Amino acid sequence: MSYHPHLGAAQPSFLAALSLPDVALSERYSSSASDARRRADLRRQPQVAPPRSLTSLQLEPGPDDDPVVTLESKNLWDEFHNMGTEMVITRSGRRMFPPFKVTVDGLQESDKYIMLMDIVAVDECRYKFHNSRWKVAGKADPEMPKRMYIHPDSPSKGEQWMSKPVTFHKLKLTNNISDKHGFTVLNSMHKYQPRFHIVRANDIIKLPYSTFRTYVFPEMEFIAVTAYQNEKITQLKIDNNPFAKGFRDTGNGKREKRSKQRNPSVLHEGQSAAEQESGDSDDSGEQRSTSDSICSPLELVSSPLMSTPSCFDENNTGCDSDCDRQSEDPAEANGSWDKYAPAPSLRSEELLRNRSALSKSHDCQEATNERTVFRTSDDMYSTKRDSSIEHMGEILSSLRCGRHQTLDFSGANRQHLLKFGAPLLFHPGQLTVKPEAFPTTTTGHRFSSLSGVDELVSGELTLQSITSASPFMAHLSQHTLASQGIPLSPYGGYPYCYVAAPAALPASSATLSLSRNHCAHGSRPWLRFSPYHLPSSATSHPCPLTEFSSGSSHAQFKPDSRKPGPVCVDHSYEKAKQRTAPLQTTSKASVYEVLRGADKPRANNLTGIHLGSWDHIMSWPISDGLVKVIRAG
Amino acid sequence: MSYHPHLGAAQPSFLAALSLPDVALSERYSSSASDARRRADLRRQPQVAPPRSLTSLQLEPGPDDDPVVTLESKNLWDEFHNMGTEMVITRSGRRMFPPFKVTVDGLQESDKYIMLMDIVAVDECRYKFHNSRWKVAGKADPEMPKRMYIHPDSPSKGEQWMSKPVTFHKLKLTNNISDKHGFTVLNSMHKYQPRFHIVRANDIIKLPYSTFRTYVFPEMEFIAVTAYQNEKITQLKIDNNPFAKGFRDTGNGKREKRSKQRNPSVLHEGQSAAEQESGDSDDSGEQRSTSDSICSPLELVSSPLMSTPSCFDENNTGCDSDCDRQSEDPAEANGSWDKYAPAPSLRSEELLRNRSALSKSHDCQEATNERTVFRTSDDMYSTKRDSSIEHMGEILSSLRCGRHQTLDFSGANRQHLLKFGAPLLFHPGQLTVKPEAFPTTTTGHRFSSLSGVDELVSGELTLQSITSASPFMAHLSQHTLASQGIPLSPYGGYPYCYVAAPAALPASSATLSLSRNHCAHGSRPWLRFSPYHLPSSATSHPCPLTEFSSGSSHAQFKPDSRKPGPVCVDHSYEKAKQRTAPLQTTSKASVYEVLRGADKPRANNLTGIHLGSWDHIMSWPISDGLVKVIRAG
DNA sequence: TTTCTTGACACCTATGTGAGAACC
DNA sequence: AGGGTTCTCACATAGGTGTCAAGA
Repeated sequence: MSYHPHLGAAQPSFLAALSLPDVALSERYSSSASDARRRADLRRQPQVAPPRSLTSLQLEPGPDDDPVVTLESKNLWDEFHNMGTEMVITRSGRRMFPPFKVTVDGLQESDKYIMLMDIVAVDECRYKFHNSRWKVAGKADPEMPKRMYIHPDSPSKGEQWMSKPVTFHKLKLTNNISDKHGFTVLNSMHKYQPRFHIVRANDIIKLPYSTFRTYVFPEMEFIAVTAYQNEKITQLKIDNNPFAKGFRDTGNGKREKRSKQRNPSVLHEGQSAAEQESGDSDDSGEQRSTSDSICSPLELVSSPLMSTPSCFDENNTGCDSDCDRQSEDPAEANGSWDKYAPAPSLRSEELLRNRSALSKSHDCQEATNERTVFRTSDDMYSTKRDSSIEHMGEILSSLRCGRHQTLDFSGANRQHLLKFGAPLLFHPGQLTVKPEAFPTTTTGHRFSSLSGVDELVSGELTLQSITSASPFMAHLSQHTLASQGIPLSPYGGYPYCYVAAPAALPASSATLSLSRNHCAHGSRPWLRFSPYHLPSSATSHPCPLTEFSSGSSHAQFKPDSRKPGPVCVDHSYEKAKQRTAPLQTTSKASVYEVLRGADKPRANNLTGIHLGSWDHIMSWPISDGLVKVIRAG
Repeated sequence: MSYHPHLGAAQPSFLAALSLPDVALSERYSSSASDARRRADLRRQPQVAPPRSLTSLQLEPGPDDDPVVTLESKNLWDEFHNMGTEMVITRSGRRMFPPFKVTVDGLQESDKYIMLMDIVAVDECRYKFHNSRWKVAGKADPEMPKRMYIHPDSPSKGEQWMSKPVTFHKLKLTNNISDKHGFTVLNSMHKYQPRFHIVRANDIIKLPYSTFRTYVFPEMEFIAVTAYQNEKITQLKIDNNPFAKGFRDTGNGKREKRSKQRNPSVLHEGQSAAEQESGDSDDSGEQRSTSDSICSPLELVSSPLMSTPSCFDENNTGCDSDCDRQSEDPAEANGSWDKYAPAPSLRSEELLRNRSALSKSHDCQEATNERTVFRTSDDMYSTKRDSSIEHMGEILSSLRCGRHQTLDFSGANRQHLLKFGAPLLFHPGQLTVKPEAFPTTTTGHRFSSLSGVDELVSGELTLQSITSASPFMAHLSQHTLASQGIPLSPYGGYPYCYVAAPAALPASSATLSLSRNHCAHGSRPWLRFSPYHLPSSATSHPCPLTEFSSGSSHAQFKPDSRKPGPVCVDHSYEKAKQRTAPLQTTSKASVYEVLRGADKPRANNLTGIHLGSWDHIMSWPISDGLVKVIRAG
């Protein structure tokens, strides 16, 4: 499958593209078969326009590009998806199969790009495989710190990315919380969605300044397992993974247990071979089962939709404690996700609309000015769940309608929402250190490694809208680096920090709370938006923050009033609330967005929030397609 | 073994270091045992001072560095060397064993470096293994185009290079002339010397502008074979190479043929494992059998010594046609190279001094102004050897004494000396294309692939001194790239060219002849010296050449007379002499060096000749330690 | 009990070895 | 006939698979 945004150079607005006919929605719930596919189709609509006429930033080199991303082996992915893809996670790390491989086109040949991927939770549910079906089995476990995996070839020129498939076979999945390889840590029996990001930048250090174009292929959704649950999935893996050839039914007595001869599908051989270099071209693009047809993936500036905490089992909507009361008809059960598509009910429809809200950001314009306030406290390492989180799904769906909510984030759920561990792993040479390019006076200091004793300081998030914050918290890592024994960063350690951040930037204001470990005094953090989807008259302001110190400081950044830029940032810092780790510092920044100009609805289409300092880089995309942005009065 | 140049920051001259006491020379030939080792010791003297007080170039970023290079597994290398190392070359490419692995220290941590290696012919001889000894078996076959292998991690920061051993296991040896992988093509039954180069540069595109620091470990000398000749070498490989474990005498009946139990030496296990990433750290530095003692390798700006065409068998000195008339005493023959060390005779001494001339560049200061003229003609693809080359060794040794010689290069020997194929293979992202940095108007055009039908146009080399030119002609390649199926260059093909160039720049003048294939019209080549060892008052002139076209053009570059720079370049082009390939173009440039200032002797210490254009980069180091530079009258 | 996790294991892919036969 | 080359082969390493029994 491939998606071409079809972004005309002077296309004034893409709200039209964002508008999905309501009939599509209603159609969703009227059918019983292949509902997951339909959901995917829904999400294949382009959501936000890529950057066009940037007036001030000059972050995008060269002329505009027009990326087209095509998933390789789409047929195989579909085959898995149709019966509910499972991915094994092991302590030592396991590859994905089918491998995450895409072809990219439409880039600027001479511009450099960074390719990334991450895997975000689809919902807040824990699943179980019962009676050949996947069913919700309760609320999600505390989420692991998410990592953004940078393709080892990054940055490379567009022509190089386009010359061969972009594969991520180096990314491994694990359930080992204390993994030191930089693998992606997932929770078993939870549902996940891989995402692909394209960033036009010639240096990884510039990632925070840059726009993320995110592509989501719904057929890549999977449930992480420690052992296969669905025997059909097992067979499909065996039939297609060359490394599992030893388990194929060759007639010589082996694997007699596996009875049903599955449709062999297109064998996936010759593509999972040993790729030894940073380049990831293994199968050299032959025998691609891609389809560049109408199956367009969802291009996002963010795919946080995937983590909207709504559970997709047919009878449980809110992941309440009675998650097990689903109908258990064992007849001809095959575990297909199509089979447990939600029945057309009002409540599930609401959740689904929430889930696919990025396709329908405009359908909640009746939102009020009521506010939702998330509160956090310091005891985030409690593993008990606060009951307030039980209503998460409800809250989030209600957000769409502008209901006023106040949440007290405590215990695991707070961690779930707020923790943001971020090993920054670079390949040697990938990071060009240019101190002069950053508003910092301290360079090259060392970070402690990622340890269990971390600090998250409470912060206040004043939001008009929010989803689960965790999937937006992506950390950058490159797995291969650690496995090579290469120092994990030019600084010799894992720089990381915690961020409590709104998933989306409201129209008027939001508060970002961040806690940084081991940030050197004198190191200035910075914060920036990527308002590429603001009206063309919009201005983006890189935010020079005041000196960051263990003491408190305050700075304001106001947009140039002569320009019609909509972004205003107010940063305030407060001293670290220290717990166990010394010298821990917390920075709290309030972020305001001030709308200007005529095209206010689209002005909310911020594409990302970027926050960083010399020490660390963070960037997470947002999409008001996912999150209903409600403008304050 | 390791070598530390011990370069004081203000050391005025290193000619003192170049001076070897004559007693060392005479001592050489008075002993019978371990002569090869002594030769190595001789060559371990530092030859040329690294760049110190550069006044004009600013090619070296940051403060001075002080590289120390240590060969890993020196004990193993010695063990092989003592019985005459053989390296198997196969059509599909074969690794070296022991692997080429060094540790580097003394770099500037924050500066970027490029690490390279190449393998140059040691002499002009073909060898045969007869009666358990290696003997000269005639003149060398036509030499293959040499390639400079860029370490895949290049460029990386000094701290990264120093953090782990630098290995070159991706380099493979082959005898396949039409190899498309970028492997190093060697001639079977010929003797070779690997070299290691450190270049301080943050981009491969800057290689031609940069200084090469070359390190030669004489114990790495080897003879290329298609099948092992010396059974002891075979056993040593089996005993130490983990991949050959299957042939070890495990007592269970296998390998009963191999009788003599060799001394097992230090097993080399755990280091030849599958390294899958660009990083080359496999054995993580444990169990290094290195010795940082007095065994210092030869640090060169060039190691062309290694290819001085003198044959080192005891009875044959000049590789004449009667090469087989050596004494064949089979008594206790073990194939050790020590055993065929030259007897202390005047003639062999002369050759040896020639061979180790870089250690004794000053010992020929009685040189006259007589000139040696090499002539070339167009029929370079003849495989017959011209008799004029028979006197090569004699000529070269006589050069040291200033004898006047005129050679007609024809047939294979001309090719041997002049051919210079150069695939430029870069890892993606390794090459940062900065067109504005180069005096070219044509960028990014395509090159044809390396084919057998190539053209070398005659040129005239007016030299006061010369050695075999071929080892100086190094081409840049990165083997892994091609094996990955990655486009071989950002331009999609093999850029290459042929160069007929003097190995060293004479004091007064020399003529560079080069032939370029597929150079676009309008692409301007450039030519440059690295006169780092000129007096500190010297000036280097990047040479803006005139527009290069298929027609003839002429340009002159004169040094700024106001500056005391010694370099003057006169470039003249002439139209290509086409043979089979169309659009072939020849550029012939005359290079003059004009001495200025007071410190004339050292002014000849040019470190390298760099020639390139937008299309291609070439760089080969020179050393007047190797080549006696005789100033014209 | 039930469900999930863990680790040893056989069996693959992919590649690096020298042996030895075939070939020239 | 003999020296050198080329190819296939068995046997290594390294690591990616699911299986299965045992454990939690």
